[in-house]
Order: sequence, then structure tokens, then C-alpha cells
Amino acid sequence: MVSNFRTQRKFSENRKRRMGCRGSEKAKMKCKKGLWSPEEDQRLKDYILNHGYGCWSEVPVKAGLERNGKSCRLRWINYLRPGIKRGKFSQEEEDLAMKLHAVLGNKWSQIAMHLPGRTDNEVKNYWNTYLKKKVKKSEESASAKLSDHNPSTDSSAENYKNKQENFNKILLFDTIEPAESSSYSHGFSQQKSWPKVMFADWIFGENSDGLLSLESSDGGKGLAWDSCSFDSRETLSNGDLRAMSNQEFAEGGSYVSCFEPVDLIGSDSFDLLSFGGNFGGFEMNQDLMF
DNA sequence: AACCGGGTCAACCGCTGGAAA
DNA sequence: GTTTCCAGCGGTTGACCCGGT
Repeated sequence: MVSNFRTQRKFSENRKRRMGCRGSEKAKMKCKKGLWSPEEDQRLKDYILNHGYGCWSEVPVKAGLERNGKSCRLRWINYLRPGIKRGKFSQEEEDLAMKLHAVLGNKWSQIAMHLPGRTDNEVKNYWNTYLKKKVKKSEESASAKLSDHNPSTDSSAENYKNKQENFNKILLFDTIEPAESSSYSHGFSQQKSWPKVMFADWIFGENSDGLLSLESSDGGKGLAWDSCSFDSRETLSNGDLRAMSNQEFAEGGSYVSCFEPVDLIGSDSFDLLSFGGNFGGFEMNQDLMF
């Protein structure tokens, strides 16, 4: 699923990054630890929005931060990245997190992928501080009930297993199957399906009219995708998406760092339609996460 | 007001796997 | 084949907060 996509994408992007990263001067600077100050946050945010993160170990040097790259990466991913949802989990998120945990176990990053705007760290913390207890409680009450029942007629263990299997099916296959002959399949043959959910911050900026548009946040540093815009209430039609897909993704902008389709399919244009086979049912409100 | 204990969550640590040198 | 470097992941820690006594 998404993890495959990420992994595959990662390889090529890392290759490029490492070429430029390896052997570079490593300033042996003192590394500050502990909480980030607002000034540090601003510096990191400004730097990444303007330059992308490239090689994380170079980010603190170039951004003028007394932190190590790992710390910068974590701060960006867990706190500064656009689209981060903060605050209490909704009932839906909570239910989903519990179901996912029942299936995936402590695979926080995978669980977080299904909870748009939530980070693995946040999911993990939420689980450890709240959901774990909730689940334990419900298990205790369930086992108490079970002891009152005839196990031959009502097997909770069996039900739980069935629920897990059903959920697995939903989790693994309720995604969009890629078109067989898609350009996407180039080099990614093991990729089975695609999630319907996309993050707005992967692809969208927002213009002054409140319309979502395909443009980079850094004023269009080489991202040639600024020619079509949508009202966020719209359902994207195939035509809209083809218009999007036909924009060529050039490198150099900050969004390339978040979502690097160039590496996915070589130098060809990024074809969303081919990804999904049928993106016409893509609901801006439901399937695009802000 | 002071102390204590539990809860929360941001950040660190250590490990793994992949790629380049 | 080995070493080095990197990103990413899950586990753990510790500072801070807050309610109870």
C-alpha cells in the first residue's frame, strides 16, 4: 500500500540526495537538545519551505540551527509539517486507530498513514496514554460477559478473529486498483493498489481567492503545476484530474520534497489517472485531507 | 502553600535496512 | 565483501502540567 509507494519512492530520492550529501563537510557543531524554541521552529520551517529538506544532516547547518539532522527531521515531521492535525482524536479516528492496532499491532507509522494529519508519534502517544487502557477495560468487561455465556454458541474469540479478517480486507483492498497499463507500473510492478486519500499539502497551495490551486508554496520555484485550480467543495472530474496529471512536476520546490512524483515515474509527467484507474470518484471533501 | 503522584507528550535513543563508496 | 552514511521506525525518557491531599 502506501508504505510500498513510500519505500519505492524513497530509494530513488535517497539515491539523488545521497549523491549530493555524501562526502559533504560535516560541521561538528554542538548539538542542542530538548524542547525547540519558537525561533528554532521558524528557522527550520522557513528553511524547508524555501529549499526543501534534501539531506537532513545538512539542514541544521544550512538553516543555522544547533541541532542534529535527526532532531530537525523529527521536529518537521511531528510538528512543523503542513497538514498536521493537532488536538484530541475524534471518535472516528479513535475507532480506526483501535481497529488498526488490532490488525497491525505496534506499527505506528502504518496506523498513522490511515489517520490523515496524525503522526506516528502522536498515534503512539495516544495509544499508550489512552487507548491501551480503554482496550484493556473493554477486554475485561468482555471477558466478564464471556464467562456468563455458553462459549459453544457465542465465541468472542471467533468473532474477534472474523472482525480482524474483515477489517484486513477493508484495509488492504478498499483502495483503488491501478490501471494495468499505467505509466505508473513502470518499475513498480509489485504495487497492488492505491489509497484514495491524498494530503492537500502534498499537492495544493491555496490562493488568495480561497481556491485550491496547484502551485508551490515558494512562489513557483520550478513547479509547473500552477495552471488549474479547484474549489474545495468540488468533486474532481476525470478532466480536472487529467489536467492536473498532465502538469509536469519539475524539481526545486518545497512540495517536491513531500511528494516527489518525478522519481516515481522517471521524467514523465505524473499521471494521477493511471494511478487510480478511476479517480473520477475522488471527493475533494472526503478523500483529500487538509 | 507545598508536596506528591499520575498523566501527557515532545524529543531522544538505539536499532534496522538500504545504498553508495 | 566491507564500511560508512542515511532515513525511518518503535521504544523509552523526562519535563511539564494538573488535580488531590
